Amino acid sequence: MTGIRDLARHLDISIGTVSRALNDKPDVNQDTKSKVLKAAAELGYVPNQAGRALSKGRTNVIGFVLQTDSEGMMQGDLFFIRVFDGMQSVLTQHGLNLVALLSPSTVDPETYLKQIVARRFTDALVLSSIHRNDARISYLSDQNLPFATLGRSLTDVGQPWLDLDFDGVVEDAIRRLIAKGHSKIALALPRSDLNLRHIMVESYRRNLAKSGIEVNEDFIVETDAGDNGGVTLVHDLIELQPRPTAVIYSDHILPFGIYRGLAENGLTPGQDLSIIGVGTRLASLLTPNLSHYRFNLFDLGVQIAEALLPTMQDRPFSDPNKIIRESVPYTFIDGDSIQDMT
Amino acid sequence: MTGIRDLARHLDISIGTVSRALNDKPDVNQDTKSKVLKAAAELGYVPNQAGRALSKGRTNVIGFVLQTDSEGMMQGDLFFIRVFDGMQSVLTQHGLNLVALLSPSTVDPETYLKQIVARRFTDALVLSSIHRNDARISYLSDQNLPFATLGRSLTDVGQPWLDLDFDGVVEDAIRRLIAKGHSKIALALPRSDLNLRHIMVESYRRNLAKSGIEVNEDFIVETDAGDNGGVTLVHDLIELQPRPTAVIYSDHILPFGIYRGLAENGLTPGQDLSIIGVGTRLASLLTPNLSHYRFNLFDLGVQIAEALLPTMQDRPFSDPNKIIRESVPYTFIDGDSIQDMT
DNA sequence: ACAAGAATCGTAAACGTTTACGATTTGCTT
DNA sequence: AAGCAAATCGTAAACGTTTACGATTCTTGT
Repeated sequence: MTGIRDLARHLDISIGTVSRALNDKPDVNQDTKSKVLKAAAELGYVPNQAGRALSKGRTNVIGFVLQTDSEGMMQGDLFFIRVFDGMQSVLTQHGLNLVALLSPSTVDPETYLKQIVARRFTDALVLSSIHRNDARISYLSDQNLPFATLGRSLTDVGQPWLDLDFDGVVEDAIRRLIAKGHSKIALALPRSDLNLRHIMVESYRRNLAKSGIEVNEDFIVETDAGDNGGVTLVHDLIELQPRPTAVIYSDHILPFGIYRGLAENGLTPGQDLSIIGVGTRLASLLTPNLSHYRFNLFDLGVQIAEALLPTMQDRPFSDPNKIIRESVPYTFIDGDSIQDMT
Repeated sequence: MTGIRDLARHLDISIGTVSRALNDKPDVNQDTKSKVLKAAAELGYVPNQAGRALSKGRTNVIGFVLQTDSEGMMQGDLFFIRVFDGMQSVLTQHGLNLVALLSPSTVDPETYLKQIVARRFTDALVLSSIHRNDARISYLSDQNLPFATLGRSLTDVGQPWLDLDFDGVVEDAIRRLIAKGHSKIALALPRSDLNLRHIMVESYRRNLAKSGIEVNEDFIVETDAGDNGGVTLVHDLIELQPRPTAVIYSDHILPFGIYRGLAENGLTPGQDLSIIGVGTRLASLLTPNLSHYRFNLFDLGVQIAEALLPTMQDRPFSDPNKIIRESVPYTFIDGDSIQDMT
């Protein structure tokens, strides 16, 4: 409630000096500087957000734009908190505040984004759930609002972006499966236009070809977004001719459905179908143990924030469009859901 | 980028009239009103957030304060999105914007909250993860910042609050278990000072007593926050003398660990240990089917927002401190994780 | 045609902060 | 002691919007 004028009156100095003292400007006496800081702490003065934003033209607020799919679900619901925390850990050190934004399910995500931008509500944005042709990217570029994306797109404009190395995951998974004698390897991905999906499909094709295995288009299957997507997936897989002996997945919930679907058919994970993909902490609750890749999501948040910062200081992003997909560390957790075929 | 002065110049009328037209004030001609709206749409004018906030003294921003536990986990990580969406669906109709706030793990949640409040960043707050003695409540009350809480506390000050009826869930669960012949019923709750925990414990004691069953203190067990909390829980339970035949839980991840823990000991869910509690969509992926209560979280969001709104218009909350815990609907999903003992 | 009231609009102050500019004081050099 | 630069501070404008107030025009009843 106490404003800067209260503070100035209380100290019997001018408003301008108080402001300069608080912002640690050079042309103010050290004595008064500390006196002001002391009084500010005592009176519990905190600068008013709106006043400061209007004067400086910057809000010190960064928006983390979350996206839900058509069913109101979010792929990254369990990811989100960690990434947010990582981002915030670096942003707070620069006096910036992070907020999560979620477009209402009743409103088109694009118009929601435009509202945010036009109101100048944030100094910068971080976009998630990047689509293959993501119109938001060129839009933000036109509005010259600093932003970064968690994921790349065909419409990239040189903004800093960061991707989890799902490409590498597929490559490594295929290598592991082949080493265990698998050749009939399916790829199960949720139906969507996320660029991640395309990246994984391409990696799948490329790495199978590299190993001299012909791609069976039937082995690339779309899974339902629903919770028993895994169950129906299993039903689909076991009807294929020939029947795949392994499946690579990306949705961290899916394996639970797969396990269930296998059980319903009297099959056991690993033995009758090898399963490998990217998971979260939930994965360690499956029996038999699920083989999966786990990313350091806090680190993802840290890195995207650090990539975003320079673009906010009118310094261009140091290394524009640098491919940094390998930079987020992940570990492979070797479970029993992959079986040796030999 | 276009401001209200651009708009005024373009239409050759005064700034004041433009503002009044946009805000649909009565003392402006219908013709000019529509002319202004048209031009605003064409030029893509959206009022600047900071300017408006400074002038009106209100930001039109509502903050949803999320809390993580000591491990950086959030009990409601899967809940969050739905609740957020529900809140936003009603708030947008009143021109209000919802943002999610998460205190950095490096910063004390209380000081983080004080920053938010003192900066007048939001018009109102919704608090979650309410503790038994939650200091934030009296603090917000002192700052007379409108707020509501998802959960009640001993320190309530008459703010609107809403609780999921975990009390009723425990009551119903005990009734069902007793009807199936159970009498050695355990209660497994995560270690925390959330008020929810106390409510469930009290309900547990009360309803067991009502049924003439003596409370065995050993049956109230604390679970680890970690992911294999369920596994260790099982190890704890099967060593008890006498050994409980059923367990009531609240953490939606826990059953996965319980199932695994039972499997490790050659036991099967339902048959050797009946399991019932509150779950999310994940629950339907367990085999055998998990008996659980599922809440309508979107509705929870809608209701808390509707309760918050009147307090923001200087109208006091219509029915202060009204107990509305029964108002969020939930359904019981009957699975095979409860077995008949008779 | 005239006065009174209603309708409509322009003017300017206000919100809380930052910052360019100029004024005053201080300290140093000779 | 005079002069100059550096240090320190006060003044006032500016950010973009809202709104109280007053001024002007329009309508209406006589």
